[in-house]
Amino acid sequence: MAGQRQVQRQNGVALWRQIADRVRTSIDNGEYDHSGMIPPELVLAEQFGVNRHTVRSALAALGQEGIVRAVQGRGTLIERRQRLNFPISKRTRFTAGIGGQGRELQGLLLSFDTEPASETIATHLCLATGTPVIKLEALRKVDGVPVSRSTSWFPGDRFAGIADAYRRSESITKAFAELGLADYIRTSTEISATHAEPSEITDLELSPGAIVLVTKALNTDLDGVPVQYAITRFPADRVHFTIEN
Amino acid sequence: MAGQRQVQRQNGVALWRQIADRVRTSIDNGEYDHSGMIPPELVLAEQFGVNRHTVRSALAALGQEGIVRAVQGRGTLIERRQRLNFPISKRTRFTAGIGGQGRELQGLLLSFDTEPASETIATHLCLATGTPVIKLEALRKVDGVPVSRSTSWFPGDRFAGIADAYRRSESITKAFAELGLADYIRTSTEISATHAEPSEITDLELSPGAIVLVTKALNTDLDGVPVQYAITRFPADRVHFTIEN
DNA sequence: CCCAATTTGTTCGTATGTATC
DNA sequence: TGATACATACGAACAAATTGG
Repeated sequence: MAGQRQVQRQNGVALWRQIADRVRTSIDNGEYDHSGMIPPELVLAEQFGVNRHTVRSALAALGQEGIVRAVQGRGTLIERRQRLNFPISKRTRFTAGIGGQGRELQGLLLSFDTEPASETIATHLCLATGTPVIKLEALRKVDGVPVSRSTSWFPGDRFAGIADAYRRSESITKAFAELGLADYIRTSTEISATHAEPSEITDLELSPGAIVLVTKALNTDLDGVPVQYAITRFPADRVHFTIEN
Repeated sequence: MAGQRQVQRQNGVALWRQIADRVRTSIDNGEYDHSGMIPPELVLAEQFGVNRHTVRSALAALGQEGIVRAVQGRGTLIERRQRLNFPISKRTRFTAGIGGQGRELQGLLLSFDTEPASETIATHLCLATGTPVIKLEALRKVDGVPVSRSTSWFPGDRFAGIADAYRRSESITKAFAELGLADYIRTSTEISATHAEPSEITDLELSPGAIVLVTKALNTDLDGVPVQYAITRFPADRVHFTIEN
């Protein structure tokens, strides 16, 4: 049975990292739930067909992420196992969607600026290229853990004070309401996945090589007029999406 | 400006692999479309803040994947760029969704079996644990390139001949129709992302460390009775999803 | 309280891979 | 093309902590 879960060598990804990724996935999938701890280092080494040192490197990385904690003589305990559910629908709201899961939310304004719309942004917001748009960068945390980093664009004339409103309310929905937009609709969402870039690793407090889920979303008012285009990055080991039809 | 896109060292992922991943993403995003080729090695080396040898290793890997082709004296040409769009809605259909993009589709039956429903599967299909279900493994290709690998479960009594019907028609929709189910609805979809496991690397023809998008989906008939639960894995550098509300 | 088994922690050494110059 | 520095991976051995008889 040994070697069944073997990892691959010399592919530019260190063995300890491949093992860390696999163990993290197993923890997320609840495969070790019965005991609350992961198998002994020697057992994992046997399963993956590597030396115990290599497994230890992997577990050290997971320990650094706060996912496991090793206790001498006992074993390696699972510290944190959380994958937030983020529902996507016509009424997609970050605060309401995550907040319902009994967590403490934060929405931090990282930066904002007014700039002329690029061709891409103008197309999405149905504006002429070069029209002033407000670009807003925000970081969201749940229970103190970063769960998303977004870059949003708003029509500049209509939502002039949105950055300030967002800073105070920490919610896009509330900021919109302050500016007279009582309701809006998620018109389309595109989902992809990629490796985290250095800036995301910093902002989202990820370990290098981590995976981010990327959404590109368009929100419109009830008349179908675009009010926000947003690109948001979620750490894939902390978040998943659900779509209910 | 140099160093803006810098990569990170000593994190279990070799620099050449990080660069290969980033360049592959850039190609997929069409960032080099104007010229049809990627920047010279020395320019990339400058951008990423690494030695030219390291860039060469990255491009060699991309060449091995058939994504770029280096021509002495000219530069490195983009050979293949494809990221399929997979729409998710109440009427999600693989064949119709991808087929509309003018591609050649294949649906290969890898294996099938009848087994007693596990607790998880029984819950999703609204059956009693242990009820016979049909488990069906399939691989889908577009223009000969693997784009998904799925494991599906069907209520055993109602869809006894589905494996055979799928083998002939290469389509779940057609197989359902053969068995008297004219229409069905995608009730819920869960989306997450993770690293590809060795078996997926083989089946989907991926390189190790690749990212897979994972969907867990429930299809029901028009009365809301579950007809299929499926876990499907898509290579993240070949596919993305869109949700229209 | 002691003992044995289990499990993590640490320290040698050696070989190979990665990256720069 | 070497030369150099560091990261990765393996192997063997031993130390320290925990558990259960």
